[in-house]
Amino acid sequence: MTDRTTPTLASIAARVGVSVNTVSRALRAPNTVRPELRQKIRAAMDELNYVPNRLAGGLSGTRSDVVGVIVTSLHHSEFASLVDTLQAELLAQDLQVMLANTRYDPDEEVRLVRAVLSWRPAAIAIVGIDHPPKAVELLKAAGVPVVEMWDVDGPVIDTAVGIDHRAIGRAQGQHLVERGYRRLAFLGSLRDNDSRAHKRLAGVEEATSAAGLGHVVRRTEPLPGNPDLGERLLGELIERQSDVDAVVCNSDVIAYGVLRGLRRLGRDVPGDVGVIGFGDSEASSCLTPALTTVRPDREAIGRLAAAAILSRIDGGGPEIRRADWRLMTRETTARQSRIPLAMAAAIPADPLGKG
Amino acid sequence: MTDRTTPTLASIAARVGVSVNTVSRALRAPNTVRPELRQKIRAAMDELNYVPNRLAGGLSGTRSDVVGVIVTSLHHSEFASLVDTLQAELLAQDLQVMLANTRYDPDEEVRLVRAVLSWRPAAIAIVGIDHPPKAVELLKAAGVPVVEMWDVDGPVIDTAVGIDHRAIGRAQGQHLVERGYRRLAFLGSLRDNDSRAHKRLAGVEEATSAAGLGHVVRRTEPLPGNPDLGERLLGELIERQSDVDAVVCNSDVIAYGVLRGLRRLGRDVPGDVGVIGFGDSEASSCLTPALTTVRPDREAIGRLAAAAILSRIDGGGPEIRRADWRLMTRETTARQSRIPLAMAAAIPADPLGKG
DNA sequence: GACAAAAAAGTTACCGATAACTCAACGTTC
DNA sequence: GAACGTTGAGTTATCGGTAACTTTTTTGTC
Repeated sequence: MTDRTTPTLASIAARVGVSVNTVSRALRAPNTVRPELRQKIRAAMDELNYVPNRLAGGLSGTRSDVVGVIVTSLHHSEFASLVDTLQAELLAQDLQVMLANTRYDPDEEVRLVRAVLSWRPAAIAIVGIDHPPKAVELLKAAGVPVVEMWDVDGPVIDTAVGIDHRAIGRAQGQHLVERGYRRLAFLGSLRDNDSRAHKRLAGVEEATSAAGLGHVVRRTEPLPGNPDLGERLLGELIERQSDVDAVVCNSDVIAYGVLRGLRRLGRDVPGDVGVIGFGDSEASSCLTPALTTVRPDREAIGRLAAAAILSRIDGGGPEIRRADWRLMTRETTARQSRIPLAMAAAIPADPLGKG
Repeated sequence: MTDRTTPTLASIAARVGVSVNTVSRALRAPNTVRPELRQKIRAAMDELNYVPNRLAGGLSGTRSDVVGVIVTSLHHSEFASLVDTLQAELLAQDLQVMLANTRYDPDEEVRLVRAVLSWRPAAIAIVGIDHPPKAVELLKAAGVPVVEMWDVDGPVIDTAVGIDHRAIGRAQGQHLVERGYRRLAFLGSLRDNDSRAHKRLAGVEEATSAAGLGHVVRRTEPLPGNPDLGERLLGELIERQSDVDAVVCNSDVIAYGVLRGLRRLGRDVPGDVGVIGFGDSEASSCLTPALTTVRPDREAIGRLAAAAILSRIDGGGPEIRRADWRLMTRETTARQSRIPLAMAAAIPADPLGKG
């Protein structure tokens, strides 16, 4: 636009009349440069709108100040706020976030792992612990600290920070059983490679079978979750299994659509049907009836992940940390129990997710 | 982890027994290398888990394949889905997204513009058209295509894609006036440097003054928007101005809290008070009563922004494009009009946002 | 004022890729 | 079979910094 040449350290050096290295030092090790000279260098940089070239810096220097963050989704999801927290924490340590979004596509994941590694990041944070084999191989071979987020149960590459999804599923199932619901269904967006959701589902089944109830009916699709999908899946479910009396939704947005659908069908919530979500999105407490759901401590996950990254960069060892979560009991499951509590008591409870 | 040295082109070359350059060519210009040799090179790369070093590549080569994306927020916001769309579109063209989040902090914005420029990106996409002077200076001096998103009305650096926020405000105000609401309030999270929100507010005032109504009462805070803030601001508003009969919320999540608050206060919506939001978040159609709001065509903004970036990288000229938006008339403003429509007709309407 | 120690600035060798240039081998064509 | 174009591969310079090493200047002490 303005000059055809972007200013470099050399331009600054020439302008001030010192060597390139002195200019570099004025940035890297300011106290090795005479204050008045440093002042002149700063002024020249400001005047020329100098922006250091990290490509060169990174290639030459040993350290990197980028952290690659790989998420499975950003749209309508937990991960936006996770990335937000993570970025704020890392930025405070002068680490830059490079974000990539796989959109739940395993091939894309391999491609993005490669792309992110090609920037020689100081560390990588990635959602989930189930990755395509090639992605794991690349991550291991790169010798970069890897922090897996959101899930911790299973084989981990290096370090993991997350919540116990199976325990959450158990809590969801147990809660419904305690409230007297008997015929449970699981509804929502579900991808094969979303092992977190599969674990929650397994937890729900664990709870129902512990209570001696039948199978959990499923109605899922590998599409992005939103209310319309929720309402459609509910319609399809009711059509073939009209005696369902409780719906476990894989996310709150799905639950919103389910509630809308039930209202249209004239079913009373929580009287006829109970509904429980996952995520505690902001609207959930504002619905009528307010949605019972599970709130993972998102901020804690972000903070713990950032702390783990910093610790690993700093030479700390691998670790596994669990964040808390909470069952937010609200109105959509507020039915009086009709079964003796003794039965429900058989189900293992784990309200704090300490697994 | 495994080897202490990350493989480089030289490692591959040594292993296959060719020169470094041949290996480079096998990647950059495959058809200048004998197929069988190419095969061997590929095999070696795969075996050693070679990942090219973009720091080196970018420094040496002339082109860059990163696009910097700077947003003001990710948490509870439009921008998560904008980034999502943008990334999907750019990835299809082999462009990598580097994300930065200013959290509405102008100093942070300058710092992040600098940080992003230091990666020598092929282009920069940034939310808004109001930036700190230093940020504008840096962007202009860098000679990089800059695409400003979300807002288009005002001085633009280079290229902009967005919606007409003032027209949206007018439509919100006009709609409330038409439905017979007379004492309007504006509520929500509002930062000084969120010029989009200020434009919408100005639009609302334009509509009310055209209808001969009094000033729009404001109750705002520079905090992240969420339902709790909405409910609190509503409480404070009612306390000192109990005759307000319509609330324009700066975002849907604020509106959720306002609706919850009105319910607790025993005010009927839309009978006693009308509520309108902005954003059309997913829950909005699932609330009871369902929230009237404005839906910007987010996907279009993402697509247009990506197209603009590609066009600019490709040598196309700067341009300004507007995306559509729609007033989603639902139940929270479903009051019968009590004023002659003639009055309301005086207000300029612009339902398609073509400005 | 001489000398050693400390501080400040300059020199030089890379980091890992790419592009321009050069060179060798191999078919063609007349 | 000599001249020539093609194709495939090697050489070399370079991108913009940084770090290690060296040299010069300043400072402090006796």
